[in-house]
Amino acid sequence: MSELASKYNPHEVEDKWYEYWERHKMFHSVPDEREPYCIVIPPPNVTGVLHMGHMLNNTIQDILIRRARMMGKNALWVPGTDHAAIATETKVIQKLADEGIKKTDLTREQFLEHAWDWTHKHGGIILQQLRKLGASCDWDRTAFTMDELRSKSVTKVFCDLYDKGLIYRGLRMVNWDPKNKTAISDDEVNFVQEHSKLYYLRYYVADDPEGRYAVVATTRPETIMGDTAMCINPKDPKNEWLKGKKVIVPLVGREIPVIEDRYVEIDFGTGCLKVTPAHDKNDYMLGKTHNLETIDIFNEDATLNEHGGKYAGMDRFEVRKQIARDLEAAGLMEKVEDYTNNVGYSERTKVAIEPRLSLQWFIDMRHFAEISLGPVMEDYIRFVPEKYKTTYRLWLENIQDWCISRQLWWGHRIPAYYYDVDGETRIVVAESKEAALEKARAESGLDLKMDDLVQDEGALDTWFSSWLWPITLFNGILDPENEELKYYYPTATLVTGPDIIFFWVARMIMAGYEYAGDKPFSNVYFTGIVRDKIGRKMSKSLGNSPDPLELIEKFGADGVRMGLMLSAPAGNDIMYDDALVEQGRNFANKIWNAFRLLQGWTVDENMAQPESSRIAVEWFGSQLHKTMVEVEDLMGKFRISEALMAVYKLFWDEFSSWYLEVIKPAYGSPVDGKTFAETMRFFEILLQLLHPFMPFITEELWQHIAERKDGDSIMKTTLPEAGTVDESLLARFETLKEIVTGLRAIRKQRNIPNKEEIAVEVKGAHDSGLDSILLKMGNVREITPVDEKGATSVAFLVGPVEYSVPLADKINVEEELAKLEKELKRFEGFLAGVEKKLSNERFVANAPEQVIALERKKQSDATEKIAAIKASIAALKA
RNA sequence: GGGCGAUUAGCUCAGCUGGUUUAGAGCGUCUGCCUUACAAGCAGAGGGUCUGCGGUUCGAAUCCGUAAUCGCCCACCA
Repeated sequence: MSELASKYNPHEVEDKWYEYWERHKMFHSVPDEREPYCIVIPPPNVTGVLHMGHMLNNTIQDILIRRARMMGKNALWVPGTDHAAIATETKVIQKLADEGIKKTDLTREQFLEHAWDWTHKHGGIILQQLRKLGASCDWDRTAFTMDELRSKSVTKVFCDLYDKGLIYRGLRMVNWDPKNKTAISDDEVNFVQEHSKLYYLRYYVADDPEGRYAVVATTRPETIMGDTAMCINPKDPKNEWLKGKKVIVPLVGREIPVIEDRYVEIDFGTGCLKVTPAHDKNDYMLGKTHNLETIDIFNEDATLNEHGGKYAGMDRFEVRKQIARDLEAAGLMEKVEDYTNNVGYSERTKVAIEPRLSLQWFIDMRHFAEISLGPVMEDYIRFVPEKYKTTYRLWLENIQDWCISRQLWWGHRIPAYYYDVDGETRIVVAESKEAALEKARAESGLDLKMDDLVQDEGALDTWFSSWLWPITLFNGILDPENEELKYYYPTATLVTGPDIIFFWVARMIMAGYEYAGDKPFSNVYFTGIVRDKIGRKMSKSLGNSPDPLELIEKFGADGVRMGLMLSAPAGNDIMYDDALVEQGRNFANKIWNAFRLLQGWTVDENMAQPESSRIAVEWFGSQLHKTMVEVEDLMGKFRISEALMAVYKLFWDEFSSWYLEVIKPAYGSPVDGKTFAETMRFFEILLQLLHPFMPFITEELWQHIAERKDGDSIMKTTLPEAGTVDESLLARFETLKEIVTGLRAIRKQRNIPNKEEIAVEVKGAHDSGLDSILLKMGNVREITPVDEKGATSVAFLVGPVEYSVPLADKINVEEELAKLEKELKRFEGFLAGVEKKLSNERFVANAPEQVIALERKKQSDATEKIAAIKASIAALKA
């Protein structure tokens, strides 16, 4: 074999193996007799690019999938993308604007053509990027939330829910996004605290001979044109005089009534509230109970309409400034104060939302809330971390109807059709226009034509297709009885961020029960947010987000995966730091070099196995099995970073630093066949354990350690069952390590070169069974039992046993004494604590026997140690 | 305003139903080493009165109460 570089170079292997896995369809799954393990990807936006959040999320999914695969399960990870209605439409509009094209100049068909072009051009880039990360998705199953199958399913579900009476159309105050001119759901609104102004306006009382006026505090003076009442609290004495009066809207001059409602806070502002039913949720409610007129003063883009009078055509924020000046000039402004309030912004377009009254489609959520709460609370669907159960429950208990219509073109068009009968609009909902026509004819008894039907212009909320994702990926809506659905559904685990627990997770659970009769997944693993190392969210504007592909380029995919996982406990945010990824890269290098060591050895099949190697093999076997059990346990609890750390330490500390050092033959000497075979077996299992975390380097090395055929892969191997663990041997070896470490410390302090052999004297019950290893690891000439250590020896304690190295003249008595005194003090303090406990009658009476026995053991051990230290001190002083 | 979570070594975190030789890990720090697998390394060392205060208990990082600080979610008083 050719000489291997001393540094691992990921570039040479990563693309090669990914291509190999894909070529051999190793990620492909079809139903068979094995137990399935399925994950559906949270579909990223079709035109999106990979960011650190995706990296974390998909690394976790890949780890779970690869591990399941190696546990003998039929693992399937289904990839796909989301059409992301608003996000994509916004991008397309922006792109068209850059080309000088306005959306309003295009027909729906023309616009959609542009949108599809854009989708085809940018779509799937992110899926290519996932390959770089090593994601083992079954690409043959790649889906899109707006492909034919998914679209038909969405339409069918809409019709079904409409028929069940769970979908309705109604006039409601919705959150209006004036940029994209669409309604959005409550969940898509983010409130941001802002420094604004509170304007105090004068509303003169109509027909009042004394010219009195009321003062109203508002943050939105631009909406006065829509005022249709002023409201006071009936119990407010200071505004008592206004009862039954009419007041005049400033500048506008219109008379409006003073109404009374306990909704108004007496202590806020002046206790007078202007009521604008068309432009505020609470005002709308007041308008309804008091039968007020509703005056909508805004256009769809939040400029003022004809009701705006002289301000018509101006933007709402411009009007606010102008109207403030005009009020001031007209002497109608009492005062202006600084004020901090919360303003709702559209999550997608970042413009202030405008409450707007409009006809929208809704889902009645009460039914869905009922069917989806229990399974989570009873852990039939397990949330990790568990705290999100509460979040979930509270949301369901206060659930609002879901506004599912959007005034967009990019999306699933609402399958509702309108036709007129005697000037009255009727609605028919059906899966196709043909079916709608038939229905309409039947319902109306009229001989309607195709052209008499007009389809709703709106599209559906993106989540209306995503909530079906685990079902539609297996065609479970159109063909509910199919084998794939029965086999893969419910899926095993969903990995996603807590930010979409309501948008997506909750709704998938609802749809799952409604349309597949069972939960969509058994576990939900909520990842944290990837932050920079000082805790800030990663964002484009801050420029603190590294480009994932550059990271992979620099550190290798394995290194990046490992770096992310090292610090990612479930549900906790992760503080990303290049240092972590460097650690990952370094680990890959460590594995690489361990392999270089092994492949450099010559093997002598006739050579007898040294005693030290025999013990080391036995010990490491136990250590390996113990870690395998631990990893299994941790993975079951989704404590992935801890599982990785366990394997990391197993490889680096136990295998490399101890095991390999023990069995390593002297330079130029061969290794015996038996030890070599065992070692290669260990190495292979280590690679298998590591593979889910670091797929590339483990494949590369696995291919090297034996003859492999085309099509073989570590991916296809099954992780062996953990064997027995000899705890007593593990404990004895730990003691041995302490002795070796003690000797190394003495070498360091006394400047004794590692090459120089030393003699060791032992006082006490030394376990000589592992001496062969002790001699080798400590470079010890001989181990001699003694009754007392020599006066010029330097000693240390391991448990109650004293080890000493005779140093003749190399000893500094002063230093030695100081060290011993310090040690003595420590143990005396310790003993005092133990004895205090033991002399406490209540402790002895109440504590369990085991605990007392342990304390007694501590007592005797400490006493022995103290005696040994005192003897040493005495010897030194003599 | 309502709720949830956190506070343990310089940093990031374990520490599960109180008792595991007077609190552990990884990284970083310090010291010494280019020892033919690896300086992306090896060896060794130092580092914490477990946020404060009270309580329960024979015994508290662990349970209870309280305060402070930080973070998140929900609500949205003009």
